[in-house]
Amino acid sequence: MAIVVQTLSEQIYALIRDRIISGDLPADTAIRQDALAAELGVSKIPLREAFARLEQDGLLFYITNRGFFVRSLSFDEVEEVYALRLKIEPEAVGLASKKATDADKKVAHNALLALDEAAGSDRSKVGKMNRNFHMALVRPIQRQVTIQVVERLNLISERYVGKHLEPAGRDSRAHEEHTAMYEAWAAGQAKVVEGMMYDHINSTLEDLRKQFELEKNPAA
Amino acid sequence: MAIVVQTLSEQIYALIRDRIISGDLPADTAIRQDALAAELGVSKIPLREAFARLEQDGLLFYITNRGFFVRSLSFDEVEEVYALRLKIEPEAVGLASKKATDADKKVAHNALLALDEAAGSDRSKVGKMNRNFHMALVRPIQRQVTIQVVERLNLISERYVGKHLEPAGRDSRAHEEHTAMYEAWAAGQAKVVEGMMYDHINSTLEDLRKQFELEKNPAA
DNA sequence: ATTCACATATCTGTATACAATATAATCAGT
DNA sequence: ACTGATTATATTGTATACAGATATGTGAAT
Repeated sequence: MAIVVQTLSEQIYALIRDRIISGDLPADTAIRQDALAAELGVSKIPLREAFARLEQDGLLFYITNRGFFVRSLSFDEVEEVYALRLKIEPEAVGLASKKATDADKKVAHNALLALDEAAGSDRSKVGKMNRNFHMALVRPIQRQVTIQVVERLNLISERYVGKHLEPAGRDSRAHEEHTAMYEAWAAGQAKVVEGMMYDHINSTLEDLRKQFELEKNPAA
Repeated sequence: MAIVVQTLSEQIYALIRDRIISGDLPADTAIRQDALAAELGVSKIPLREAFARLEQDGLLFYITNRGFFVRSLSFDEVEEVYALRLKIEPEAVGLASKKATDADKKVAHNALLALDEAAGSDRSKVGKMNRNFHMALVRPIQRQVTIQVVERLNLISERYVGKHLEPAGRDSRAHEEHTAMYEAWAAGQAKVVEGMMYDHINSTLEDLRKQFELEKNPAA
């Protein structure tokens, strides 16, 4: 078990990030610094550092002297973020499949197992486990900027998937797609996994489009 | 003249960012917080917020209990960042050209003039003016995440261009490319400007590749 | 040369104070 | 009752002082 030393600032960052993604914090409302600091039992310094990071991540926005606000969701952002993901992530995963070591493959496999496990038990963790799996496929690319960009896009995506897409038939399809992708990826079949990842992301986008359409024009 | 209220944290962020980009701060050396705070006459609170933002921007990296370090330059990062820009920026500029209002066009035109002006007088500002121009072409797309990603990639690019590419013949070619791009963009010729932007970014990448090659194998 | 102990520098975080700004509440005048 | 001005309150943004933890440097002893 690797011991990772984390500062309070980093822990708070991850915690608030999860709250934003899970929809725990309401959008377009200022996050009260003193209140949150008191709740977490920390001072303002690490809290504001976390806020600054989250603003850079596109999860918060900031108005001078008024504070940090959770960014609201919009269908336009879905289109935007998925367009970016489709441009970047499939190729990144393909390249990563060529560089992945046995250790990398083990990490990805474990992430896949954890995702399946979460899908069967703790649904609240599915989003995070899904992101972990996707990132495990990307990380071996060893391009820091690409990894950071893809992670950011996945984080934003997660807000929409968690809010709008209920499991239903999605789970079994996603499970099959993930498994197939992992197999191709672990085998170093770059072009194959690239195509699969494109379809995978695209099908989630299609689901989101349908869902937004439904919510706009609810069936009688 | 629009009055923009900026916090110290934001000003410091921009200031340190410029120092990193200009190569003023040495890479792989911890930035001494107390020293920098004293020099700027501020406390560490806004300073650390700025650092946190810059880390998220990929300009600094962080080691727990040791502090923030300027990320070192590498040719791999050039390839990575330009690969991402080529995937994203041309299409973004093309889309933006379809949405640009007259006000947007005025902003872009002014940015172009400022860039030419800087090229003739204050060379140290060329990088920033170049980025301003590029961003002016992108902003009308009105996609926040895309804008942020493109800006980040441009910031990183700027470090390399400023360090490795001396003007020489570049200036006049860049000037012509910029002018032609602006014309096509302002005319709403999305596909044309998209192609031009691709070539423009690509030619800078080629210049960087040549330069790196030269620095590795200096001519006798 | 390695190791250990110790001193020092630096980082991380707390608590507190305070000025500037934003928000809410109050009140006066129509 | 409404509007606008005034005051009060809450919140943000920053500074300062301080403490604990970690990292770095130095010198002695082996």
